[in-house]
Amino acid sequence: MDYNELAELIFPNAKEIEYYEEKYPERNLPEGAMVTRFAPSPTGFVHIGGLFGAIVDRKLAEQSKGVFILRIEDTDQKREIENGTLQIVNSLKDFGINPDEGMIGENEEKGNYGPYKQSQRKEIYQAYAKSLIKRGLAYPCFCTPEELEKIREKQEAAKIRPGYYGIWAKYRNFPIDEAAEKIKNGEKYIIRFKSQGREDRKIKHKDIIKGNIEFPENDQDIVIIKADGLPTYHFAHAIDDHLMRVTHVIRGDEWVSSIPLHLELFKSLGFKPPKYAHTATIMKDENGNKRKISKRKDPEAAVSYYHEEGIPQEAVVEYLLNIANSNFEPWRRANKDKDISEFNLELNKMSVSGAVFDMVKLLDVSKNVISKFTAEKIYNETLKWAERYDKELEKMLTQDKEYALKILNIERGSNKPRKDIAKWSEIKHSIEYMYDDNFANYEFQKIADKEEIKKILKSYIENHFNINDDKQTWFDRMKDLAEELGYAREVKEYKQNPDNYKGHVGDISTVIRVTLTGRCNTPDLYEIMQILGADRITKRINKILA
RNA sequence: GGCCCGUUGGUCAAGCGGCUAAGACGCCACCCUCUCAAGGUGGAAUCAUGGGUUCGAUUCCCGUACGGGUCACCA
Repeated sequence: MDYNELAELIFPNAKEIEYYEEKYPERNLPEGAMVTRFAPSPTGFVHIGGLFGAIVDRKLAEQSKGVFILRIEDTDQKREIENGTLQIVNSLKDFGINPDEGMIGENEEKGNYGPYKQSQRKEIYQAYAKSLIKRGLAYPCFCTPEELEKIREKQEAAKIRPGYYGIWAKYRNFPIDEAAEKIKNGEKYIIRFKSQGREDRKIKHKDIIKGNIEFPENDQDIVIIKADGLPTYHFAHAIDDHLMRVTHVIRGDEWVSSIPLHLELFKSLGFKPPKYAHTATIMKDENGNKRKISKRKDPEAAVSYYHEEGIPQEAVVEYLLNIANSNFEPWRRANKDKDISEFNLELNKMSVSGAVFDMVKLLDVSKNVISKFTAEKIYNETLKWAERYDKELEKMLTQDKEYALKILNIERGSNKPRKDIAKWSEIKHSIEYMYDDNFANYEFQKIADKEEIKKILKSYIENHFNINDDKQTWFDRMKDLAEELGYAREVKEYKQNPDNYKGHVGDISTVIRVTLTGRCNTPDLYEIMQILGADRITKRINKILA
């Protein structure tokens, strides 16, 4: 028996690889076009690091007029969750990321290089595995997990490099006839790659982000087809990225150590390897120590967290873009109204080492992002959020949309917009006093004397208030009131001669502010009063007077 | 432990042999101001460490320390 017959015995139905090479031809794209892909496993929510990578993939493809593919790596059926693909598709969509090719639903896909779910590409992997067997570059291995475990123990005891390689690779040079015999007898086996590498030789590789790296060649006979007939990541990566004609593989740097393996795989399969860009991991600061941000411990690791908190997706994207290329921030400052798509992302400007995720900074970015939104947009987004997470807020917003819009529009739309909202979950607190049902809490500050407060309010409502006053008049009359009661018209005057006055106009306005809003600090009081209207104002003042 | 990679203020970072070592977030102070947010001005705060190379090292080389990644029929 020879390699050919062995291959036929193992994969009798596999097609010739030429079939696939023809079926998935080179892409006809403009010079410099990048074909990128985001290839997550459907094992749960999308991780912030995954989103980070997807943003980079999406942008690079877009910028270069290339193709961005969403491929699902579901070769580990044990870890899979229900509707995992849909969840990924939707999460990405939430952040404005849509693939040009690949999965667009749990089972729907688009593009000519599919299927885009690895579990449906089984026959493709087997065809290539078969071709490798024929060429003596792959072989069946009959080791049981227990046996493998024993080998490893021996290696560890002897303090030598663990793994399935060289003399430890029990079935590497197993006679073909005996192997065939075992297979015919129904013995369980997997397919391993027959590495031609040598540990004492070095290979050099240039990573777009990490630069030049040198490591020993791979000499491990890794598993390429598992007992269930599905490929391992490494094998699938080589086949898929070749057949999908991916030009740039952008992935987390936990993969750098498999570069020697991957390069050897591409070589043995006769494929041209893609360019690699290994991105630094997003870290978390824990008591001064950096560690990889984790799904387990850190809620902010899941992109659903931002959704729940009501942090707009634009803010998250901008923050991540800033981590990717730190020149994004100056660009944004110089191009306040431009769309993100106009920013040119560069792989070689990405950081080599991992950045600590900075929530405070994200929130600052978010404040700026939201400050540029229209009241209408804020209304819609907040309502969408409230419908799901805050029924009370939803009620406030929907009982009178026009009223809500006016409130949300306070100090907005000018070239110096208000920047005090970082997430939708903060909206309730910032608008609730505008609603009678939610209006409460009085805490007068500097002027706390009840009689004095009444005096101020009484004179204000009787002599100095007219809802039709324009802003200047409104404020002048506030000053008149201050003067009338022995307070300075101007704060400066008061500061110069504090002994001549009981206080200043700011103290007066604070009494009115607290009376009308229950808060010491609010946005522009004139605008608030205009929106509240004369009725509410009178009612709220009378409530204190009573 | 082996193999890779990294280390500039609290955080994100610019820097690519010669600079008073940018900028942003945060912090502090002051200004503006009816309060707050914003804005303005200023401030504190950084090249892990020891050796080289060099007229000169944050920048180049080596060691040390620390941090990270990886060593699966998981991706």
